[in-house]
Amino acid sequence: MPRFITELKRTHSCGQLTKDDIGKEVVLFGWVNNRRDHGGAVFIDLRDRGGVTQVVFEEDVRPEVHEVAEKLRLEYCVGIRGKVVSRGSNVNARLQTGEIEVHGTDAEIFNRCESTPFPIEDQIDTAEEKRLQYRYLDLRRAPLQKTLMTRARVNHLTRTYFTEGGFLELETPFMVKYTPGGARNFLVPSRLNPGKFYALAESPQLFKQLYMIAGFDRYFQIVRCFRDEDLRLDRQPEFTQIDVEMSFVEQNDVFDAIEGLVVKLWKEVLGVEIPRPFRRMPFDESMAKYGNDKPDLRFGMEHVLLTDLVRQHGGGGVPLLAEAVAGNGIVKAMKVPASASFSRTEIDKLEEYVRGMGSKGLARAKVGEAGEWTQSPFAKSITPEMRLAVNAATGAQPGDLLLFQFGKPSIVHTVMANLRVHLAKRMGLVPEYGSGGNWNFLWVVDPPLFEFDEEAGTWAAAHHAFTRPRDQDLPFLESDPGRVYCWRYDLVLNGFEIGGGSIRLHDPEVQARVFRAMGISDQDARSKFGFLLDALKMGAPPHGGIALGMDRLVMLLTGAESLRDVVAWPKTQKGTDLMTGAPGDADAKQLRELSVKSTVEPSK
RNA sequence: GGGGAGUUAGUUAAGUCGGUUAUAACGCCGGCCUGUCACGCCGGAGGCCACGGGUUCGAGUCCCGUACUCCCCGCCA
Repeated sequence: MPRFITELKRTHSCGQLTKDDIGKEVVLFGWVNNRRDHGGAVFIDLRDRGGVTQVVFEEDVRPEVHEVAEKLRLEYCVGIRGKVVSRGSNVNARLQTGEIEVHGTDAEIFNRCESTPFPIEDQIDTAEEKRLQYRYLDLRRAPLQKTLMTRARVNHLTRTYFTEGGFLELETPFMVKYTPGGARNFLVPSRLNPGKFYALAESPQLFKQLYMIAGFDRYFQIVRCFRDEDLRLDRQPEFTQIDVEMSFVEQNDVFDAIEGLVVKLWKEVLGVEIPRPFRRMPFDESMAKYGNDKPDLRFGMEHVLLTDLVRQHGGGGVPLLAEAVAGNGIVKAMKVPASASFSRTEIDKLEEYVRGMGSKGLARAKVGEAGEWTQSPFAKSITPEMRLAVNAATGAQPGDLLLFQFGKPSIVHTVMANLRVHLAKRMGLVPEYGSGGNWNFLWVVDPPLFEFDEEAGTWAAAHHAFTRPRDQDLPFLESDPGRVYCWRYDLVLNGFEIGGGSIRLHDPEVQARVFRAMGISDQDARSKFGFLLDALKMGAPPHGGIALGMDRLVMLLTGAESLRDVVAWPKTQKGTDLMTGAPGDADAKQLRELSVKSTVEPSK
């Protein structure tokens, strides 16, 4: 028999052959996806990343090859040679290559395979824990292969798009100096500098600005970022950004560049035309109607802010609402249409759900024929005027259900935002996962420059300290920081923040005022960001940029259920790698070299 | 740090009111089979019921704790 690999080179992939190839002699390499042994004939579905091809080995044609074929089992890695033959009318419509099959004339087993811990099939129910432990097997499955191939395509399209647009792909260091504020950094001890640490870059932010100051005009990078924060469905400790920075631009220029990329990706990957320009919504409107800055616009159920109404009605006969408003709290309501028909038990479950987010409860009211309220803690005491005003404000019709949250704004917004999405999924307005074919891109714009840090009692940068304030708000920097808005923007898709950026502060004088408003002394600013402050004084160009969450983009493009499904080697919610066992122990010698001492007793 | 869900053959699940030998499907092993493609037929192996305590005559089942996985809040400029 001829030797595969050295003498017989692969001629095709397993997803490639069509009836045009009938009569050709081919060599395929791959894995046994399925076998059907009929004694005198063995059918093998051979799989590689291109697809699946049926190979037949017949005893009375080549007995010695049939003998090899009989030994084949699932996931054996094999090479085969054979002739492409028409399947006539006996086509398999489920296979891309279903019109043909290969009659095997040679076969070699490269490697056998033990029983796999879970089936290598498209649809499996195996616990994710097991899949992560044997990730290399999970990645053999076609859905994950497709996802990673899409990811590779997004990488390629992005590079082409920006390169053709005159952007330079420039690199930035991962090991950087720790800068306070923002995400928690991973720290790397410096062996050569005992007691000192690098931080792993949470983003290339400062370096891409310095590229602008260095005169590179237009930069992009597909870059890994590191953040030591708790994980979520859409958050991994290391993730990839499509990072962009441009000189001599205003907000609209950045939007143009990014919309162009996004439209291209959706067109090339999904064949979907996304209309431009994308919708824009002020940050304040998003908070009021949706409770966060990443609204899912595929459905309605907007929040109604009742704070002023309650104030006008002097509490409207409801002491709890009066107290909330008096204590700087807010009151929000959401109308759930009668058609949703939630049972008492279901609403009680919703109450459990909101308590888990720090809410004290879930006040509700069922609206009757005459606008009266039942099943409501407010029903008895609320004044008729207030009740009618709430009905009018929310547009409540008989049979509708009103849900309320009141008190501390951050909790009210969070609870109502999550409740809105939760209910929409229960009501089938949006699928549990995936887009459902709706792509509601949105720019959330005009956020406040500062947010009040309730614990510290000071104003803190809502984004980073280098975002440019609106010119017309500059007079209020000192007198009323809360009403200073800025050139910051987030790109949102179906409830996910897929990008964010800003026009940067390039004026050293305004920069100094912003630091002062944040309670950061000149010395502090110098010690933390001295290099950037110096750079801004050296002819820094007006500039701005954005970073897109590449993993999230691919997750939404492919309809994946979590970020873990679009990251080849992801971490669990506790940040561990179930395959390698990372993070692991360091031995005493390593620690000594690094001048690091653990305060944790090693577990045995 | 807080709230919620889960953990039973290799995999996915069932397991009643606490009671004899813990079921099934798929996978695996052996045999038969030349047109299957969810191949079919016959036979077989496979279990520290996550871990540690407790209650009980008796625990997969009840109670407490721990670990791990997932979802959410906090956190993520």
